[in-house]
Order: sequence, then C-alpha cells, then structure tokens
Amino acid sequence: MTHPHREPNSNLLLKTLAEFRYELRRFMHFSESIALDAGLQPQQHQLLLQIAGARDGAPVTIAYAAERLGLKHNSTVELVDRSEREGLLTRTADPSDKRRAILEMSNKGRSLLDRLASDHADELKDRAPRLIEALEHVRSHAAIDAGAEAR
Amino acid sequence: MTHPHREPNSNLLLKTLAEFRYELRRFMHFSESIALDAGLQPQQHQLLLQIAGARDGAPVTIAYAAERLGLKHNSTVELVDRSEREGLLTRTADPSDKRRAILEMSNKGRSLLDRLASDHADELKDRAPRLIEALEHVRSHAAIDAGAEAR
DNA sequence: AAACACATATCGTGATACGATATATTTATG
DNA sequence: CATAAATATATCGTATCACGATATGTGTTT
Repeated sequence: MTHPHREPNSNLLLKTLAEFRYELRRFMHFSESIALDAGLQPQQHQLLLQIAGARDGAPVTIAYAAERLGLKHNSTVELVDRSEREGLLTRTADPSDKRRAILEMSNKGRSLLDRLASDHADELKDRAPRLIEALEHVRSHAAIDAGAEAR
Repeated sequence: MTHPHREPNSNLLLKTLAEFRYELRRFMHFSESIALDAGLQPQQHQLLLQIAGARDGAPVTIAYAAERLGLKHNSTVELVDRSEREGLLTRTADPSDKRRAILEMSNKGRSLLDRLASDHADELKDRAPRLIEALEHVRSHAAIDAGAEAR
C-alpha cells in the first residue's frame, strides 16, 4: 500500500524537496561567503541584520535576538560577547529594567552590514526566481501528496 | 550622501532581508526539530534527501553529496560514516571505478525519510506563502535599492 | 612504467551551540 | 515590606561537526 511499484509520486516530492534545499544551500553559501570576506562570522552578520531590521524604536534585547536567530539565550549571549569585543555593536543595560541588555549597532557594524545588504539584494535579484520556483513546486507536490497519503 | 537623514530606503531593505531570514530560520528550525524527533541528525536527513532526490539512475557519490550539501569532501565522508554506522545507508565501491563510493539508502533510511518528507510537505503548505512573500519583498526592494545606490 | 590526476579516507584542531547552573533585577504574594 | 517566584542575562564545561592538511588507493596520460 505504501509501495505500489516504485512510488513515483513520493519520488517526485523527494526530488522537489531536494531541489529546494539545494537552492537554499546555495543561497546560504553565498551569504556566508561574503560575510566572511567582509570579516564577519555568518552568525554575526545575522545578528546585525536582526538588530537593524527590528521594528523602529523596538529595543533589541538578548531575548529578542535569540528568538529571531532561533538560538538559545546563552548562545546568543556568547555571540553578542564576540560581536561586542570586535566593536560591531554595543550592549547597554536598559535603564527602565536593568535586567535587560539593549543591543545597538556601532558605525562599524552598520557599514559592514550595509555593504552586505546591498550584495544580498543583488544576489537575490538573480536567485529569488529559482527559490520561488522550487518553493512553488514543493507546494504543488505537497498538495498532491497530502491528498494521496491521507496523513 | 550615504546618510541623508536616517536612510529610510536602506532600512526598508534591511527589514525585508531580516524578515526573510527570520522566516527561513523558522522553517529550518521546524525541519531540524522533526528530524531530531525522528532520530536523525539534521545533516543526516539532508544527506538522505539528496540521495533520494538525485536524478534517476544517477549514482550518488561522496563528491556528488558534498556538492549538493555544500560541504567539503572530508566532511561528507564523516557524515556518511556516521550514517552508515547507524544503518541509514550503504556505501559500496563503484565496480566501474573503484575510487568512487556509491551511496544508497537502506530501508530504514527510506522509511525515516519518507515520513519526514510528508511532514515537510504539510508544513510547507502553510509556510511557503510567507517565504515566497518575504522573497518577493526582498526582490522588489532589491530592485529599488540597486537602482538608487548605483553599486 | 612513471608521473599525474582524481576520489575517498584519516587525523588533529577550532569554533560554536548547548545544558546546567549562577547571578541580578523585577514582580507578586501574604 | 519582606520574602518568594519569575524574568533576563551571564558563566562554565561539554560535545558535535566542519575544516585544513595530509595520506591512500585507483585511474589516466605520456
């Protein structure tokens, strides 16, 4: 019942998923490479991006950054430690709640990030179509598959 | 020239990039979580997916897997070591070129992967729209920004 | 047959994310 | 208002994993 002959449907889904992940990896690899070339660890780049991309006026705390990066609090503390040590950002205790640490980008961080953002924009102009196409494929096969397998 | 007042355009790009990466992280986190729940390291899952998703008949070698996963050869060898040890796949020397190792999924690997693929399909039915939207946003801002900054 | 190229394998190292735990501050409760 | 509970960040030891450098085995070229 699960294996009619050679499960061509399931294979199609696996192929589209594999292709999607491959495209994702390629994008990630590009992103990590240019971050490293700019002198940033990829995670530092992501941290700066989430600081810069926060809603206007919203204070960026360790907990906020952790949630946006999908990290545990302590891992984020360590990432912030390294980034602060390298002058990419500042950490100041929130006056209204001294438990909190507010993270703000330094000029150095800002200028590194700006350049990376611009490069990402260029690259995504090329890459987005393939990513979107891969996603659409997965989506359509997902629908077929979910219907067929009854979950 | 680079900082008119508070560079609202650049901020918009940074926000869309941040949002895109956040959506990506969420998807990755989902994927990694269910892989671990199924008893697979996330990278083992990716390896199995690339084996299963290869063009029909195309032999999957270490080098092929490395390219698809964005890893160095030696890292891939280690990943394959672990996966083979756990019975997820088999490695056999290619008879026609004994330098090559051909990777094939075991039944155990196949059934774990099938289940994960189905779960990914379900999840992506929900998540793809937001990912695509984030990508489209980046793309449109990318165009604006690339035009404005002259690169 | 020797030299070279190619594919995989081995080994030592370093970076980083984590769990468990500790400290500081704020909020809730009697 | 004092003490307990909750919240936010920080510290420390550990494990994993990807890597560079190097080695081995196989194929190709001359």
